Amino acid sequence: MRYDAAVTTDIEPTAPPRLLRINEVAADVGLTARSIRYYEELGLLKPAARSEGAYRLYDTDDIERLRFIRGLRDDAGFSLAEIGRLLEGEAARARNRARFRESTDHAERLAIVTDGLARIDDQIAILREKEARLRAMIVEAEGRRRHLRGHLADLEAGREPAHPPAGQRADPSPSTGPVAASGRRDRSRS
Amino acid sequence: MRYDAAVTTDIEPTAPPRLLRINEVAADVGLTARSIRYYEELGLLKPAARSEGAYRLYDTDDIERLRFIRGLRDDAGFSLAEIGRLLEGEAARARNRARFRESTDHAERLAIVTDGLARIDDQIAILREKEARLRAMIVEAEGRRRHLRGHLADLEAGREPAHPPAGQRADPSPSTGPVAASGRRDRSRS
DNA sequence: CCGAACATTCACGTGCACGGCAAGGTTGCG
DNA sequence: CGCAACCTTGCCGTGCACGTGAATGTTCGG
Repeated sequence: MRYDAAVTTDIEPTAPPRLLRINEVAADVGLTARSIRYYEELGLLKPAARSEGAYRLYDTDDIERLRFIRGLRDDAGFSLAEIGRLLEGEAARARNRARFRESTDHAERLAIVTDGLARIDDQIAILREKEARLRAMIVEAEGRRRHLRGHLADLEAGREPAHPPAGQRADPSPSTGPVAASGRRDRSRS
Repeated sequence: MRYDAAVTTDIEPTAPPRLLRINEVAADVGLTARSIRYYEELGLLKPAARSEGAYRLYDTDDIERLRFIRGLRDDAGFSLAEIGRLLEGEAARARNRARFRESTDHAERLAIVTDGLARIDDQIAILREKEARLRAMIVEAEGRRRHLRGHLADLEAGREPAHPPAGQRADPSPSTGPVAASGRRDRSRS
């Protein structure tokens, strides 16, 4: 039941600016209409247009931005407030594009682009920072894995568990360590 | 007097197992006591001990785990539910450590360690997955930056802006400032 | 032109992740 | 022993990020 399929039979060199309604975008980017409206309420984006009857209409650029927002939320784990701050640059960039097109002053154009560049650099820096933190956690986890792997090797070689797993102390062994648990003290398992 | 020191050893080369109370750990790892209790309520951790008067007492291992939790929350952006799932492995690992110590069956020990290894591998995989997503976002942003940088070079060389910035036409649609409803109340923390 | 499907704006409800307070018990130092 | 400082378990409140109607308006194929 796609009624909107038949558009112009014309072959236009420029793609027609297909505007989508909220639920279409929602399905497209994997959000709910409610969320999208909420994001708008927070000032994270504004639909490219409104229909005559005030329906929100989104263009591909909006969809792009929504995907970005979703990524920041799901992949990067930012709060919407943080995303808002990150997107300030985005919004400014959009405005700058308009100003850019309207401007003919070379110096101003240059300034606008330079500014945009700086904003993007900021975004990238923030993302990189987050990535570094994540990376650190991964490295730590890998360390634990390595430790355990060594332990496993010891076991396979029939050696003693010289090191207790992880950082736990719980080692009331004498100082001049004779091996504690070599004997067979039955406790619960056999 | 604490009853925990049943040590009976004359000189201890290993540091005594200092157990900390909730606010000490809180300050230490950068959480609130409330949060820590909440995490316990969710089953994310259990204090190593309780004092005679039911005070929660944490050992270095607990602190380690709390740091991990905080990292997963802040750095990786996981929900506490997700963290809970990730830490299922952790909890099981802790139980396994006890079982391990009590076990003398070589095969069982080996199985326990192998299991723990698999669990950690899962954790690492999940973290790596998240990192990859983040990385993808960064790459995308870098692409945009590169694009803009090329643009800038064009401008500096006095060339024409052959390519319009980024993906799509942003319909100017100036004038009209219907203002809509942009609630800008930004309550942020952290 | 009509009706089903979709949209709009309130407005209240919900789950998560705590914050904060009350009423009382515990620790530990002097 | 006294007492301040710290802790305990409730329990209600709060901000965020939406979910879920309700009442109403808009699109569009038939």
